[in-house]
Formats: sequence, C-alpha cells, structure tokens
Amino acid sequence: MSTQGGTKSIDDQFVSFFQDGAKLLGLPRSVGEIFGVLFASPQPLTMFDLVDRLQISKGSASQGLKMLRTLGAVREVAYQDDRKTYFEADVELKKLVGGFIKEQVRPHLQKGKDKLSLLETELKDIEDPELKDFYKERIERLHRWSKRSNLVLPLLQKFLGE
Amino acid sequence: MSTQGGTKSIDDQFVSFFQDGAKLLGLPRSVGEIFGVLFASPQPLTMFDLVDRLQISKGSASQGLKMLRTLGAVREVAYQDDRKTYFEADVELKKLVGGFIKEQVRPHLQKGKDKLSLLETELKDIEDPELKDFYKERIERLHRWSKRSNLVLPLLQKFLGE
DNA sequence: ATATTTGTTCAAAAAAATTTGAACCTCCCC
DNA sequence: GGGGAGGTTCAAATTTTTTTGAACAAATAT
Repeated sequence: MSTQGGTKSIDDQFVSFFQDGAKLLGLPRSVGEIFGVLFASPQPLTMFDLVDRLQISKGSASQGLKMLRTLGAVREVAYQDDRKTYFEADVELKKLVGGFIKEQVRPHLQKGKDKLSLLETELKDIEDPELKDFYKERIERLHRWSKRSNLVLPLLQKFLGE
Repeated sequence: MSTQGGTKSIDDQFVSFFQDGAKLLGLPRSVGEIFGVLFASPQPLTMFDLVDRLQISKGSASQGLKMLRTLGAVREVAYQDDRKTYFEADVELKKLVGGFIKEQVRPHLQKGKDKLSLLETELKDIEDPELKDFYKERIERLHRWSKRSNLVLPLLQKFLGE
C-alpha cells in the first residue's frame, strides 16, 4: 500500500491537471502524472509509492523521475532514515520555468542557430541575384527572430520568478 | 514540375529549419515543412506545388495548410487569375506568435483554469483539517501560476511584435 | 559470500500521433 | 446534365513516441 491514505478524488484531479500541463509542454503524460502525485502529497514519496499509486511500471517511474530531476522539478529528500530514496515536488514556478527553458527550450534554439549559420554559408552559391537578395532577406529575418527569442527568455524567467 | 526551378540545397535547409521549429512548438513535422517551403519561396505556391516539392499526400498538404491558416501563419493570395488557390507564408513574427498563443496556448490554459475550479469545489469534502490546509495552499499556488501565465502572454506578444 | 532490496537500462510491445489515399464534395466549363 | 479540376474528409496504414518488464548493477542485510 501507499504511504498515502484515502482522499482518492482530489489528488486524482491534481494528477489530471498536470497530465494536461505535461501535454502543453510536450512532455510524456506519465511525467506529468508523477509530478502531479508529488505535488499533491504532503509527504515525500518513494518510487514504489508512485508505481503503486499510478499503476505504472518501475521503468516508467524511474525514467520519469530522472527527467523531472534534470528539469529541476523534483528533488530527493532525506526521510525516515530509510534506504529508499524519497522525492518531493519543487513548487517554485521560477525554478520550474527555469529548468524547462534550460533543458528543453535552449537546446532547441541553439540547434536553430546552428542551422541558420549553415544556411548563411549556402547563400554564396546562389547565382540569380534577385533570388539571392530574397534569400538574404529571409535569412536576416530569421536572425532577428533568433535574437528576439534569446532576449525574451531571460525576461520571461524574470517575470515568472515570484 | 514545381513552379520553382533549381536551387535544391538551400531551400531544403529552410525546410529543415522549420521542421525543428515545428517540433519545438509541438506541431506536426509536415506543418513545419510546408511553412518552410512557403517561407523560402519568392512566389506564392499551390497545394499541388507543395505535394510535388515535399512528396507528401494531398491529404497531408490540405490538413497542414488548414492548420497553418488557422494559426495565421499562411494566407491565400490572388495570383495568376487561376482557379487554384495560392498560398504564401506570413513572415511577421508578431502574427506568428499571436496566432500560436491564441490557437494553441490559450485553449490549454483555459482548460487548466477549468480544472482548477473543479479542484476548488472538491476541497470542501476534505475532513482532515491539516490535509485540507495543505491542499488549499497548493490550489492557491496553482491560481497564482495561472494568473502569472495570463499576464505574461500579452507581454510576450508585445515584446515579440516588432 | 549470499540473498534481498532498490534502482537503472534498453529491446520489445503498446499506444498515440501523423500520413495516406480513396471517396466524396463543389464549382466551373462545355 | 456530364465531366473534370481543385479541394476536403476520414478510416486505415504508417511512423513516432511512450511504456513495459526482464536483465542487470549496486548497495545493504543476513
């Protein structure tokens, strides 16, 4: 049995809330569910508690927790001088947003920048001057987008940091 | 053959760029590809041009264009007094971000809000006063997150609107 | 040192998302 | 009205992503 007693309905709703949250952010459903259970739990929980509560496999729980840890959304805590590892949700929006940006958004944007550089080198091979100008304009536009994105992220983090 | 002549390599790279872009935003790959081709084309293109260029089915092209239109990322233009419909990419970041927020982000956030209200009504059935306080705090926290999100979106749009 | 508990990994299975293509509209021309 | 071009729809097929679970490793207890 779980560390947790009765109260079925309400924490199911927390779970459902974070299922949707995960979908919005493009994360696996189970990751949202795990975070939901932890968010709704007054005590830290073990991996086994999550397996039991959500009826998911050990593998899923392990991988989900791993992802949540690298996102900084969940942390290990000492508890009950137990051999097991206990987890609790990090509930600071600031931290959550920061982790998501750092782990999910930045790498993508970096990849975009790299492709943009590649594109730029391709430009010199274009013969037709009119077409070349056209491409040049498009590439410049993408550069502007890229710059804006890089400016807006810290702003976002700042604004969401309570 | 396509409306478009040679220059294979460079617009492949535009396509690749927007493939990634689509993934980042959680949109289907083909939607990114279609946008990529239109972004890299000096002339408006027909659905047939896209089918031909990307080797995708008519169905995919149709659905992809539909999505891009509802996002406001692509628009129909009059061209060549032809019976076919011609499309071009909208290249204003402002418009793209606005459409994405309106069509993809807002509906999700609204759904979240609804679940939050539901959660709140559940609260009254909790017996244990300590647990009730705990849940109350968590729900309040989610409300704060929700408010922040709603404030940050217009800010984002404003900042990204060149 | 052996058995047990805790946790990770990864190939295979399952589930979910995307794409296809054929059926089906609608509009235009003859 | 008939025929054909342009376009949409949606059930089935495909592809991609996620989940499972058995094999493995590490750490502790017996």
